[in-house]
Parts: sequence; structure tokens; C-alpha cells
Amino acid sequence: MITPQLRASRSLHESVRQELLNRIQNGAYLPNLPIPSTATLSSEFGVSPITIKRALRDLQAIGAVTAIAGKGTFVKEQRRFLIDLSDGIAHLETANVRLMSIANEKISDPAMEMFNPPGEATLCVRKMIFFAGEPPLAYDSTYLSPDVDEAIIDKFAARPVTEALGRLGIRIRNISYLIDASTAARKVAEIFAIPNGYPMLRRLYKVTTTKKGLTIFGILQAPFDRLSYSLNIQSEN
Amino acid sequence: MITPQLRASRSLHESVRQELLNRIQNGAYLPNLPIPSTATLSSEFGVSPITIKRALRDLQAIGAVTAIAGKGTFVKEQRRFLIDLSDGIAHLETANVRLMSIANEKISDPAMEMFNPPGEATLCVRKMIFFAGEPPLAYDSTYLSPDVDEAIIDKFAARPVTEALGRLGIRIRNISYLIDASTAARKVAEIFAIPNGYPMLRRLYKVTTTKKGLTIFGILQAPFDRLSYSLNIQSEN
DNA sequence: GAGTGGTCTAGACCACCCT
DNA sequence: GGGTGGTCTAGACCACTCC
Repeated sequence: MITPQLRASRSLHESVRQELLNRIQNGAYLPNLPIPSTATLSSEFGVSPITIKRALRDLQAIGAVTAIAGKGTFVKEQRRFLIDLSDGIAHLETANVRLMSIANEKISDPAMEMFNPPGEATLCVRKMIFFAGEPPLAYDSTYLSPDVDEAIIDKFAARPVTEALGRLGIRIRNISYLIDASTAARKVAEIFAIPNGYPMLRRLYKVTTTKKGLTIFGILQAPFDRLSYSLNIQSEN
Repeated sequence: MITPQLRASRSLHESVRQELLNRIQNGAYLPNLPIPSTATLSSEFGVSPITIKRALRDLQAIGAVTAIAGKGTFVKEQRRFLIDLSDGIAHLETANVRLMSIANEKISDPAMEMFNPPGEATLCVRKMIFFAGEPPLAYDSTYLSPDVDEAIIDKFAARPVTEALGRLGIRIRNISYLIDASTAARKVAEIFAIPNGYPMLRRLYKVTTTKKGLTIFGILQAPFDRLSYSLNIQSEN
């Protein structure tokens, strides 16, 4: 029921959304289990099914539930992965990688311009990063100079960036990061099974190495509710 | 018009959204100016006004437009502020601050637990950070030990955290950051005039100082499309 | 075949802004 | 008063899943 204090001058769909969110946070609705159907909720709350749908869609947008047509609406389990950037290395040693594509491509993301990327086409290696038995964690697009050795490309296709460099015995000279949030592109949204436009936490990077001519650009992005970054800075002296 | 290649198996409201987004990116619709009304677009595209509204609401969710009831729907100007964290200091010297509230409060955000915050109530100073002539940039909640001097509280009420410490002549020993994205709470959404649940880029911090007993916790959050962080890491040797 | 969520439409009412 | 976006409803159709 929508009680007056829940209502509190909000619109109906907002009140419904809040009540459903309360139930999720109370544990009345459990993770990975379906909540009652639209029709059931409609009669329980005494509001139109459309209003229920509206509330559910907003709950999807904030990452609280996932709706699967024909099955039901499920409470999302909240688990964030933490990456520590204090030493510049994003530790992903135990992560699995699935290669998605390798293609010649220009770097087009406007946020990338900060790193003064090459204007010519680069070799773009796209891959998914995940842990066994878990939904995909991140999607990485690595841009390499088109004339790099095939052995190097293979390593980048199979490992996260810093792990690939480690295996190749290439030393890092400098890393620049840009962390921002941006909405998911259509293709990325499909991969993660999230609504189009879902916010992604992104880490754009430029890695310069001691190997002559080897500078790596890239973007690692993850659904905003799956990842966070930590950073520790000691003051000098 | 919704051309077949724009349609491309998408749902109607997705096609409409994409077409409107194209027009914004092409410059056909200009920043800070209203786009045609729902009714106009409805007849132009030959779809129901409801479908137009759906597309517009999704465009609001991704930060492309702002709708103002009674006035129209306006193209949002995209301007991101960049904060460099390389030296641990978030440079906000020229920013203005508006104090929102000072209250006794417990730290309740679950993401904060990483810093092992005190369980007791703290003094919470909430403020808005903005640049003259611009929409608000960020919202900061600083948690101080309840027994700090009033002079210190005043400085934190009037300046961003690191600027306040600088003015007070207090040295920083260590800073820990946690960067994540989370959805806006109701109150924050009102302050920024963004839809409820809008994604915010957050930086949680714990600052330890050389002044005995003075450890500062806090959360600085900004609409995801207004802020980004950069970080540069030199390799040793 | 029954139940699920997703889409699209039609129509009504409201609060708000501007002139 | 006429235009705007926001809300809520009713009803229909579809694709999908599960039994």
C-alpha cells in the first residue's frame, strides 16, 4: 500500500518506486529472485499497470532490478569490484578475458583528445573482462600502433593491459588516466545486458613504455554499479 | 522522418531518440535553446506524443536535454570540469562555495565503510561548489569529529577541503580516495535540478593530518556529465 | 496456453510559463 | 488563454518463457 507518508507529495510512480526499493533494501524481495509481476503489483498497490511499469523501468535505470521479458523482474545482486590505482597498476591478474574483435579503427572518443592520440587509424583490440561464474565486469578497447608485432597483439588480446605488458617484459614509463562516467553505447549495452544509455564508469588510459614507439591508448568501461577505484596518496616527508 | 536505416530493428522510441540525438550532435538543435515541442515532434515524426515523451525522458536520463514544465525542452550544454588528482590535491581554488547545512549526523553510506569511519555521530558540513555564472558543479559532505574548534568548522564551511586545510596551516599526512558512480539521492537531485536517480560521479575521501585527532571524511559528488578526474603516474627509476 | 515484460496508442487532467 | 511538459489511466498487440 502507498501510505500517506510514503506519498509525501511525490508522484505516484515515484512512491511506488520508493516502496519497491524499500522492500529490496529490507530484504522483503531477495537478490536473484523475481519480484511479483506487474499485474500483481498493480492490484496490490491499486494503481494502473502502466504506473507499475514506469516505476520498474526507473528501477532498472538505477541498477536495482533487471527485467527479462517472458520471465519476470529480478532483484539485482549488488557487488562492486574495487581496483586500486595507487601504484598505477590495475590489478586484474585473476580475471578472464574474452576477445571480442580486432579491427583497424580511429580513436574517436572526444574525451580521449586529452591524451593527444594519433590521428591515423590504429589497431583496436576489444575484449570483455570477467571473473569465472560472474556477470561480465568490464569492456576494454585497447588502441595500438598498427605496426606492432603480432606476438604483442596476441598478448593484448588475451590479457588485461598491464598483465600483457608484464608477460612481454615491457616496462612502463608513465601512465595517464582519465576517469569519468558516460552512458553506454548500443553495442556495449547489449554485451552487458543493460538498458541503452546505462551509465558506465570509464577509465581512459595512455601508457608509455620503454619499448621504442610502443604507446598504448585505451578505454576500460564497466557498468557504474560494478566497479570503483581506490587511490592512496602519501604526503612527501 | 524515421528512415528505415535509422529504424534498424530498433523500437520506435529508440529510433526517435537516436534521431533527436543526431540533430543535437549535428548542431541542428543548439545548446541552451528549446527543441520543438512534443506536439510538433509528434506530427513531424508521425508517432504518438507518448512515444515522443518517452524518447525525451530517456534523453534527459542520459543528460542530453533538460525539460522545464511550461517552458520547453532545452539542449544541455556539455562542459566537463577536470580535476587532477596526481598530487592528491583536488584544485578548486577559484571555486565558490555555498554552505547548505551543518548538522550532527552519522556516516551512513555503505561505500564509506572502506575507510573505517567512526561509528559515533560526526559533524557534517554540507556545501555546494560552483563557479561564478555556471550551474552548480558539485556537492560536498564533509564529516568532522564533533569536538573540533569552531574556527576550523568555519573554514570548512567556506572552502573546499584542501583549501580549508591550507588556510588553516594544517599539513596533510595521507589521503585515501574511492571513486565510484552512484545514483543521486532525492535531495541532491533537487539541488542540481536533475531527475531523481541521475548518476553522480563520486569521490569519497579520508584525509589524515599532522594535527592530532583531525581526520576528515567526506564525499564529493557531481552529476556524471559535469566532472572527470585525471591522474598521472610516473614509474620509479 | 497462460503468464511475463515491452511497445504503442488514445485521451484526459494538471501545474506551470508566457503574453 | 494557449502553449508547454508531467502524470495517470485504459486497452491492445507482440515476443518471449515455461509448463
